[in-house]
Amino acid sequence: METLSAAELLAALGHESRLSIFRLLVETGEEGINASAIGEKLGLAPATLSFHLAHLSRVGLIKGRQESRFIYYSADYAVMDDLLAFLTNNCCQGSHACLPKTNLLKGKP
Amino acid sequence: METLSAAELLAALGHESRLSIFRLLVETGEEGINASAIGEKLGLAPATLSFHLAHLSRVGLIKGRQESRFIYYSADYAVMDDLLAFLTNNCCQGSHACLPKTNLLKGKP
DNA sequence: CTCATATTTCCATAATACTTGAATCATGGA
DNA sequence: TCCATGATTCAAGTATTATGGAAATATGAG
Repeated sequence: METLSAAELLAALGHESRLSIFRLLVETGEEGINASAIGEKLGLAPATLSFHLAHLSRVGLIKGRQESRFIYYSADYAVMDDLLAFLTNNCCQGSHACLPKTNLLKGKP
Repeated sequence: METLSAAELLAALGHESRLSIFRLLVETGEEGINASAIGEKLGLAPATLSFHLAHLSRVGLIKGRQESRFIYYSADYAVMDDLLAFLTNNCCQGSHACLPKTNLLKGKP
């Protein structure tokens, strides 16, 4: 991932509502959750919600699956993978431990 | 770290110039690099640079150390630690592997 | 002290992002 | 078909953020 899109991803998650949306989708899992349900849970007006969902979709962090009249949104982890890899590889200095405590194991098992 | 400040951190890094500044400081290491040198490397006007340095300082991602007439800025990894931990713990679903490929080792060695 | 340099602050402007009511589109049920 | 519902788009207002010239502050050199 190049720096350019990394900043875009970070900006996409750098908003209270969008971060909440993404976390909710992560909690919800594969099946997803439809737009108005998200709006109810997070207290967002339909138009506002659509705006943020479009933003998150545009950068690839979430995806929507239409089913009947509903659109079920779910998190797309591939992009988050890339973002975490980018942050780990480019925003931490060599030996410095920027990794979460539960994943500090190094060396061959 | 609570969600609120996580969004603030992500927003702080979610700008091309600030992300470039932070990466430069990570590359530079402990000794740091003074403001005007950053400005030269990244092509930022003094006032603009100060604006972004203040933003990054405010959220705790960088710190400045005055020495003579210069202020040497360096990355403060503690906050990035927290951010990565937050993203790993809250923005990835249970068993799903959102962790960078080089740190997937699990279980006792 | 005076000057030069490093950095920030002030200020005005420009640009971008956010919000939301109303209108529109889409889908399925009666 | 007609209607109700889910969701998006449009348009317009508000708010926030970004930019950079000019002035101010700070520090050290001569």
